[in-house]
Amino acid sequence: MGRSPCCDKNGLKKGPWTTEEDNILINYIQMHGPGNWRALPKNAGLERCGKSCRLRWTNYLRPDIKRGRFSFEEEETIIQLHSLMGNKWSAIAARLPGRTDNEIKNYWNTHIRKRLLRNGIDPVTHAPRLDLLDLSSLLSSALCNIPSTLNVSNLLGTQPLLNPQMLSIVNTLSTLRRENPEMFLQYLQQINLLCNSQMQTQVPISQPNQNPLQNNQVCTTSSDPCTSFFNQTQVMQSNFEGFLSNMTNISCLNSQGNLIPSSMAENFPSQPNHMFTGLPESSSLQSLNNGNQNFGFDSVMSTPLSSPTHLNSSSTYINSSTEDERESYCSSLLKFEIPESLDINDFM
DNA sequence: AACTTTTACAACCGCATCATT
DNA sequence: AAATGATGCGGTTGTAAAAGT
Repeated sequence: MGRSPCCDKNGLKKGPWTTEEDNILINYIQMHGPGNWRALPKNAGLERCGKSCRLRWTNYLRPDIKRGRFSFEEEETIIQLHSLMGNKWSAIAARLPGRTDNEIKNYWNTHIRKRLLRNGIDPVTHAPRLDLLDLSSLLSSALCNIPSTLNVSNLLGTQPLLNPQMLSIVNTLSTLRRENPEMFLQYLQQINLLCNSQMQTQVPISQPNQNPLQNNQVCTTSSDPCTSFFNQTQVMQSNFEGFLSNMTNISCLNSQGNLIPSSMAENFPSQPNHMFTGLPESSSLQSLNNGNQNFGFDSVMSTPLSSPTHLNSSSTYINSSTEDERESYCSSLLKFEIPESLDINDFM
């Protein structure tokens, strides 16, 4: 079925509304109430499209609209609702009295979305972007004082950054270092031997600083450099699998396939993934760097402890807070699902 | 001070859905 | 049931103001 345009566009004014137009619209609606938008411009004497009038009223002129900065509570609500509903701005707006869907949408796109991205959070899924983590740093920090001959970057080589097995190994090594230093040293020796022997016999490794995200190139022929790189990747994959196999000899897998030391297996009951909240009291993410300059969590998550104070729902300082403070607080609101195998405490 | 770039947000557009005839 | 109208919604654009050079 064909649809006629909502209004005759010929001769109708567009663009920003003038104060005079606003007054005409307000006066008219005060007298007749909102609604019947198509007829409204003509009846009110406005050279505007009815749709434009409705938008101007609902998004700007309505007396119950709250203007000014979003409060911490509002921001928190938006983020939480968005994680549940997605871009259902009108539904989100319904939960925020005085705020319009348009305003929330704009605020999301210009503030919250960017902030989440800066903090390593995917604004669509609300999940931490672990692909931004530097696993090399993770492993280095876990090993801490490893022999200088063990090149962690080489070990990681071309592995995808978000490799659950590697995360498991990081956790395993961290746990071992804490629980069984003797065994930890034996591990290191094995790793070292394994790495040295395999690195000597295989093709050169990719540059440690190579951005793994750039590796996802499309290969179109079998003779291009990309293919060569891919072959190296396969070699590294076999190295890595061999490494994993060696590791597994003295480890076992938990119910979810995560690698844990056999001596500690009984301490890992089957349980759902931890819902990790970065609230100040519960996590102290800031201490991740304690005694460890390598670890790079700070680069992807701001520190909840740096927020001005714990949230006080009745506080009034909110509107005068800085963007940084909001950013800090914002990240503390987000819940991260951390793989069971990766114990954040191990990196503190 | 002048110019350029970035940011913030009001407004527009097209489509979907619901209501009415 | 089909056609049409009214309204709502979400993505996108335009532009003024602010920030940077």
